[in-house]
Amino acid sequence: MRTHTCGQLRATDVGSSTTLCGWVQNNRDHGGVIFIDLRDRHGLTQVVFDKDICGEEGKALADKLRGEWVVQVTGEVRSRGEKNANKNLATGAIEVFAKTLTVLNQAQTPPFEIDEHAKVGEEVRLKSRFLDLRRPAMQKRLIARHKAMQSARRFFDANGFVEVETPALCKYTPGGARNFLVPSRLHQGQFYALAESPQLFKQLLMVAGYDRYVQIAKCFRDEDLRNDRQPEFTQIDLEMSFIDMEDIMGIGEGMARTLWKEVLGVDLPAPFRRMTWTEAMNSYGSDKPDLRFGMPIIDLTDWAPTSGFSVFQKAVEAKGVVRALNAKKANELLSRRTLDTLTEFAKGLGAKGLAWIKIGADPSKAEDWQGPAAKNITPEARAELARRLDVGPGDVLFFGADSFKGVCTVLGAVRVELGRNLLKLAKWDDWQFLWVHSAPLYEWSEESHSFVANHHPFTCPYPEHVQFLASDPGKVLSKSYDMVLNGNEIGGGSIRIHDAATQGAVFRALGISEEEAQKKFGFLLHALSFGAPPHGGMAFGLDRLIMLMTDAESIRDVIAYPKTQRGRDEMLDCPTPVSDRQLKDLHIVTTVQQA
RNA sequence: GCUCUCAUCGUCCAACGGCCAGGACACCAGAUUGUCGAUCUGGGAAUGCGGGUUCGAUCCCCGCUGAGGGCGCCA
Repeated sequence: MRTHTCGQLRATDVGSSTTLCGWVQNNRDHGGVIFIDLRDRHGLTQVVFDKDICGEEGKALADKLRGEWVVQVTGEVRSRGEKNANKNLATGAIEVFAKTLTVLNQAQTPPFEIDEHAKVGEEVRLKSRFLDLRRPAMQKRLIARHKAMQSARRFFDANGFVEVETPALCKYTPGGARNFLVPSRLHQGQFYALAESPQLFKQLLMVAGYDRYVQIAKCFRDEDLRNDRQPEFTQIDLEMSFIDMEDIMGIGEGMARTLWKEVLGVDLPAPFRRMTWTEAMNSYGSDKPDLRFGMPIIDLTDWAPTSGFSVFQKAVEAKGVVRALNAKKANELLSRRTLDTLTEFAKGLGAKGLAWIKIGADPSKAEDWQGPAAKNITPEARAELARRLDVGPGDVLFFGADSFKGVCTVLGAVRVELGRNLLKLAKWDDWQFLWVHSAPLYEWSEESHSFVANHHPFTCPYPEHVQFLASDPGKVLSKSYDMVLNGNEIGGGSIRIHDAATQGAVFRALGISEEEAQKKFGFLLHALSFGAPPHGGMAFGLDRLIMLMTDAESIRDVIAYPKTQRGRDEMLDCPTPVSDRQLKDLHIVTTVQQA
């Protein structure tokens, strides 16, 4: 139907005949001559209708064209000349003088403009996603996603990985993310679960001897949604045998470097920076620190009792911590009003308040220390504080006094809010990659008053920490690693346990009995007893990777058909109720009265 | 489960509790031979739903629905 795309013709094609197909982007009627911008995903080409060439009939038909009509145009490629060339268009050196015009399909006026410049709300875009996907910005992101997937597959193939598909329909496993359940028609009252990840299948592939496995896998989690979380998302999932942490981190880095090179044309430095989980939490209040700016968090717990400020003193007496960060030279940028907003922000995260001090021109003068915490601090404590926080003229200090976890949450979030939004210290394409490794194997759960697995119960502890499993589980660190980019966890994994003795000790520390372990994970334990090789792996969040690579505002902008925050598909308008007949076939009764 | 923000023409925004709810783009009609986010003239087009306060509500209050951000959750 066409000889060229709308992004293809150049000055060298002048004089030749061409047939183009596409959507009418724009219609400029000058009376004697009509210009049409014809669009497809490859670009725009200007088509000219002149009655001397297309005839009175052709011109009359061109006059009827409206936005988004689908047309086929045959004509002659002519040079626009120096004066009329459009330098903003790849095809701007030429234009097509139409001889014949065929309307392939008419179109209703779209609910929003298919235009790069138009600002359109997301709800409207999602309702007519097929129109939204016509826009160049969305096409650019989906094509980047395609390139990244191809690039990743080539990388893993070249490194000896085998891509194996694993089931989406699998077994409900307790713990971890909530599963979507799928009722079985053939087995009354029984359910499959949609896979929240291929974790167990890939470990079994290692037992089966597949060495190096990779899969671009759909995963399903019935949890609440976020800016970077969808109920259905894609992982680049991998697992390797006869390796240790270094090997996996090497492959992970290699993949990231390949993607950035092949999709963005960017050379990433090697090797990536590394820090332990403990360092990350202590210095940045987060297990996924954004390193595009500094502002480290400084511990002041030993200073607090001498500070003279009772809020700090009481926090320490309650076995909490006192920490602070210094926003250098931020005084002018942070108005009193902004600081009030930031205080509300901190309260929203569970803080009782947010103590801050604005430093004036001369940090040695008491009157140049202003803010809710300033006047309570003794002169001696102030001098010590100035030394520890490297206080200079125009700085603004922020304090957190609470439990370790509470202070990390609040100061970690305040630091990011300052760096990204208030002080604008972060550029989207300043790629600060980082490995955060060796997280604690267990985390104390206030809810259940017991230790729970931080990652999953097959994560391997450091051999030298195994001795603490029974006596002091909180001290045990794991062979785990997360790849972090600009404050986002883009991938993570661990070395797995492959011997029964360690696995038993880990289960005991979690309070899982032999019997319970058999019931929940029997099939994996069974498989591990048949000669499981030492193995480990990781998984990347493909959607998040693409979101960061394309500077998208949310994960929804890199998914062709995403769900809203409440898990609805605005275009299909689902989920929906089903008929009584369907429910009957599935042996299901709902407790909800349908309208 | 909790919390915050938002909801006005097709779209994006505006409107001290009071005047015909205003503008831009889009759309429709007309004009126009070199535009390209064309231009000019004219036109049609809206306060999410349900209560309340008030002489009077787009505006204030309550509830609902929907969208978005966050906490919890996401081993």
